[in-house]
Amino acid sequence: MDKEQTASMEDYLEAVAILREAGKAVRVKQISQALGVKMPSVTAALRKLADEGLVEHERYGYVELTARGDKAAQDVFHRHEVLRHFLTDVLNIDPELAQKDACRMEHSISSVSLQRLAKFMEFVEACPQSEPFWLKNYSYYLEHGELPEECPGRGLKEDD
Amino acid sequence: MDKEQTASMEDYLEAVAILREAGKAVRVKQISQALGVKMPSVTAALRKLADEGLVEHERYGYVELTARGDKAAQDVFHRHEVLRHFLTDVLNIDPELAQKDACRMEHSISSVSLQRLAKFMEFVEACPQSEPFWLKNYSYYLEHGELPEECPGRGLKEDD
DNA sequence: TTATATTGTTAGAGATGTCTAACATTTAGG
DNA sequence: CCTAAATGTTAGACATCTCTAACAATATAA
Repeated sequence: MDKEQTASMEDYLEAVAILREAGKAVRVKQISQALGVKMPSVTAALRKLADEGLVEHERYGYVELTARGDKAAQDVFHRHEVLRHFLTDVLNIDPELAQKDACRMEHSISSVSLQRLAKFMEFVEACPQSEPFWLKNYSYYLEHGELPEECPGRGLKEDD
Repeated sequence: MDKEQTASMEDYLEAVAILREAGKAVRVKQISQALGVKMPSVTAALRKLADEGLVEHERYGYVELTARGDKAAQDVFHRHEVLRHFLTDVLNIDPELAQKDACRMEHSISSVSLQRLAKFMEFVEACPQSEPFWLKNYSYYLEHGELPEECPGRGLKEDD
């Protein structure tokens, strides 16, 4: 039903949703600044998205998402957030880089894989941090290059 | 030193490397079939890559990677493999989908994040499967929607 | 209210990467 | 050898997305 969007169009939708949620009135200039493109690029993108019924944009006026546009934008944003959390909370990536990487990877992960990753993150958050938690073992491994004492059977390789 | 490649050009480099390693003599037709594009697209791509000194391609002849081209191709392939393993071994994604997703995500992950992910996978493989391993807990969580008995402190949320 | 600054749009060019159609080369059979 | 099939290339069109330059509308403020 909903046409697949290109990475660029997804970026525009996401930017509108984020600006919207930040309470600002969404204008071409802001989208332009948020995405680091010039205003004519924004105008062109908005016309395209409007043609597909995803945004509403009256000339020289404000930009709004339609119900369908908002749904698409939220979907992109969800992908972004799951990826970002994985990068920061599990892989210990610097928040700024995680932000950038999530921005690019959000366009290439399939919905199935994303759902699995979301489940994985749920699991990570659900398993309490206070306990001898595998994530701590991973941190140790990252830092020291070998598994900590507590990791059972470390170093052994049995193949039966 | 080495110019950043687009996703398309990375795909061509990777395809040449893979065909090469499969022992086949690399020709335009095969790259075309491997990537699902028509032959003129391959010709154009090869000319571009040849201009940058990444491949050698004599008219109507075989295609070869230069040392630099091979390095670039191996780098892409490494990203592909790390991602694919993460998707299959950790997230339990179907191999075919993992293959496709890795094919697209390999172009958007940064080298830093990839390195971290590789470390993470090393950790996963190093921690033995025979023990009460967190990955098993994750599988249980995936299947049943809640943590298994052995997962300490499951369900509790303490914030101090 | 009228000049000016800000914001937005249109028009047109350029980069990338794909395709089809037509032409060229190489390979394989008769 | 010479023709036919397979393979490869060139030329040119098209889609996407970006930009600059020029023009238009709106908002600000004297």
